[in-house]
Amino acid sequence: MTNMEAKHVLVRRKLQTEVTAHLRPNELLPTERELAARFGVSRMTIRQALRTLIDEGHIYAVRGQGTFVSEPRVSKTQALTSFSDDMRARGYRPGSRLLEASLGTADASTAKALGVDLGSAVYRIERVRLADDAPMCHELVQLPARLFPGLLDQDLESSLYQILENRYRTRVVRGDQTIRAISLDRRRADLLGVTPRSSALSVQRISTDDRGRLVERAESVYRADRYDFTTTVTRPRKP
Amino acid sequence: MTNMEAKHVLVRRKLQTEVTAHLRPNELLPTERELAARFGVSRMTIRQALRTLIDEGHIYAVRGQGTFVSEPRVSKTQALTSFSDDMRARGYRPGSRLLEASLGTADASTAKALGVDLGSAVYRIERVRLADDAPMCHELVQLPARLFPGLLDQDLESSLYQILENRYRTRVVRGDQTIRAISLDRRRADLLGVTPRSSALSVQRISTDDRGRLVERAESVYRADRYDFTTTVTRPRKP
DNA sequence: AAGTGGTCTAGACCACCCT
DNA sequence: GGGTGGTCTAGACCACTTT
Repeated sequence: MTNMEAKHVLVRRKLQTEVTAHLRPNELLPTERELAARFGVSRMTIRQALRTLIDEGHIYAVRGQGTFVSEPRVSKTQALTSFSDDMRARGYRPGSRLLEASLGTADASTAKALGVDLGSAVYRIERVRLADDAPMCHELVQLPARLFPGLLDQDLESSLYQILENRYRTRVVRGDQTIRAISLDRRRADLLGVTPRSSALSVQRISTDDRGRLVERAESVYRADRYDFTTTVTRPRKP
Repeated sequence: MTNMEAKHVLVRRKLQTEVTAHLRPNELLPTERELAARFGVSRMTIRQALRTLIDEGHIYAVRGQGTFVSEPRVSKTQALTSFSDDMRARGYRPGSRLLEASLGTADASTAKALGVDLGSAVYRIERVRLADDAPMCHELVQLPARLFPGLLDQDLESSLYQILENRYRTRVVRGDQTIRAISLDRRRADLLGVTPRSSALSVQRISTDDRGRLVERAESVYRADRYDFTTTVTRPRKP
């Protein structure tokens, strides 16, 4: 069998459901040694499960005292999601209106962002993204053509990340994002159905796959009245 | 001695400087077993050092192949930093103009955000933050008074996080943030030295310390023309 | 003094990739 | 088949907090 599940993953899931079901914020979890005995695994395996839960903010550990349940979080753990999944999580029905899908060449900033040569072939996909049939976001995505031959023949009204994963075996795992407040120009205001000079949230992203390749450059401009962005920042443990 | 440095921290730092000095993106690192031999530690210790570097995006590992240097990042690893540190990292000289520092009571939304009773005592600190002596951000911070007796007697023109750490032994380790684009009202526009209705980036944060206590609620409104926000989102490895 | 999480060891086997 | 990272074990000592 090709998909054997690791013990620490199993333990993590069991712990998470038990914790959320039976314990309240700031309540004490069993000790690591006790959990190891209960689950019949070594303490290091327990620690690996706890580490993930700590990184995700569900629990916290205090040296010399024990491990505790965190206060409920403002936001879910931040994750790189497609527009469609993001909208569904917010309770909207996602949609898409394709404005352009073409093969072009990389300008200077795109070439630099994607780590390709100036003038090399890049796909250019421009869409207006809808939530409950009303404009939410204007999006321009560019991808190196070399990595995804035949991309324009796919159904671009559906999720791009799904296509990359199923058709090209490319799994996007990280996005480095720059977020700005901007004032909408005439064209984008019209596309989004708001008045010109309205405020909007611009998210510029460069995405990396699980092999470290730069696979996507995207700029998404969201209507300020319909969208906010949540994130969690942490401080290094011992710098 | 009270501050013994862990081996994996030492190894991580050595690795990071070696990697950035001698290796280029997508170049192969030595194997874990080789590194263990070179540094005279066990493989698990090497893995702990590599894990941190992977989480921070400096390197990536591919099963069956090896560990590689990542493409240079758009942004530094996201960290919860004070305004002062943030500005210095961006090449500005930070400053602060105190508008108000008072003891008030928690309104409904503040009480809910900080997990305290409605009407309980909270400090309220309002400042205009400067970068190279020009306004960068308008900030309102509220903290539960119970946790920080005598806070208003401290020097509030300096870093709040420094005060919390040195005076109150409270280490802020996490911030849950909501980021919006807004249009500036008259008062804030005046304070920031821009025209009314300008776009701005609003960052609302709820901060948690290393004991899981909610210690701070802050709203920071940044001038759109001087500030952007960088963040990294990741996708779970095997969902 | 006792108990906790944090670190570390020296092995072992596995799933996966390459040749 | 040989090498890689991923997982796991059964111990051990440490730094720290509480009793």
